[in-house]
Amino acid sequence: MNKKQNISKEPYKGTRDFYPEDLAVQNFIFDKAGQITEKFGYEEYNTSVLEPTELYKAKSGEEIINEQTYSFMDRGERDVTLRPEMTPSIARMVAKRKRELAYPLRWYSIQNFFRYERPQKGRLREFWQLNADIFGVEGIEAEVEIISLGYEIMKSLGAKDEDFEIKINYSGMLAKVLREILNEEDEEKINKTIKVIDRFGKIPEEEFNKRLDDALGGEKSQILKNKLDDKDSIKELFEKDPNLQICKDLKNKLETIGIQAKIDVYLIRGFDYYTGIVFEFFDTNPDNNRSLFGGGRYDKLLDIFGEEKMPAVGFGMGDVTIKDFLESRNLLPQYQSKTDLYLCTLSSDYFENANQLADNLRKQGLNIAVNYSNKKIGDQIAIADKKRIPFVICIGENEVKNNKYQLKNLQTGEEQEVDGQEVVKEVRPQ
RNA sequence: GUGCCUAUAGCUUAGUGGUAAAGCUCUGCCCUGUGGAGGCAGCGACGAGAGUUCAAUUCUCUCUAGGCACCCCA
Repeated sequence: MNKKQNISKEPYKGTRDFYPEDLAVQNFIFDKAGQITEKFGYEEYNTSVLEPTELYKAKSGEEIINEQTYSFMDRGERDVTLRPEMTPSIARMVAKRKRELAYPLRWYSIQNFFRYERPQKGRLREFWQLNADIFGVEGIEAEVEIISLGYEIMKSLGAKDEDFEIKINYSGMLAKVLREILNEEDEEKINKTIKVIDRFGKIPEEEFNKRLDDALGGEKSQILKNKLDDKDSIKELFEKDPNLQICKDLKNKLETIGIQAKIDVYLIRGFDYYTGIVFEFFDTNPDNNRSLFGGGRYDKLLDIFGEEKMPAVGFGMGDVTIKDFLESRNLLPQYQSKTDLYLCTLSSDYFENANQLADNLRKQGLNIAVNYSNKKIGDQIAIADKKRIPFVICIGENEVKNNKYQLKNLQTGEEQEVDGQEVVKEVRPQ
């Protein structure tokens, strides 16, 4: 038709628009999660979405590692990154006021993060995450608390025990065992091997073998394969590791408060700043057997600020995977407007009367929207229904004359006559 | 970054080598102070570019966008 170039209506790649019904879902998730977190005594904090890039470079100790960040130069030639995670930022905040904060310190935040990745199921470029961290507790109590916090959040969202499982591990055990089995000191090879082992069962066997050969070379890869088949002897190796006892201890302590956790010595978290227990919550749905969220202990992260080590345990729970989880379990509530009552007007002559009533009812605590459209009354009711507003009152000659209103419940279709003072208790019964 | 799949109206889909159908939505009308129903009418689309062809929405290629998997996953 015309050559006019239209700007795309799509949101930027990997980000989402939150229409009211979408935001309602988001709020449902994080209102629940935030309430539970506060029940555990966590205080909310925040930081800027912008951080100096060096914060993330320093953490890994390698310059090139963060290919997946939104980084750019600002107008003053500063290297800036949109935060891809919260942990370095909270570590910075804690490090800065280390001596004046009161420990154990329990902080949480619900914020958005950016990662420059190819979007796919469960992963977008912008996501929202609840982060909860406890600082200053060396003992296993911190892990118990953080994991039970995650557990209680899941329950508060309506998940049942059988909907998810909790896996725990102690960071570094597998590497130690591999070094022993393979008589291999090359850290890089060990790390590569661990990543391949992590794919076991998720990729075809042939591909698995190929990658293992790739990581280790044919000979050692064969040794490892034989070992992996010999469950008992490999188990023995893990049993020798004192850190396994810590896992068992944690598992037992969780059990006493009714939380089942599985020790999985093959569980790994992507990054290696974890110094102790790591854990992940998994969806048990066979069609969506993915990690929902996880965390662990990171006692040495304050190093990068030149501070001494500080015991810290935390986790991050993202909206994308949780929303998929709740959707697949049918746990998301039906959208309902926060507006309590819609005032329909028979004609523009009654706008003023409707506004007076609205003003009166708002002062009594109700959320009221008034129609100014001059549409037919039936259409106005249809609009209220479409917005999922639960009640309507039509304002016309009769109402103005008698000061009585027909309050209509759009869910039941029932109507009753009320006066202006009775509306509140009908719309929001105590 | 690599691979595979997809692209038709605001949404969900149908269909064809001769420019396209339906449902929902939307707009208007009928009706109209109990109406959110029904009836009628209407708006509105083949992602972009190139090639093959008399003719391309349809076949081919490129691009773009989206989905999924890999990589990675702090």
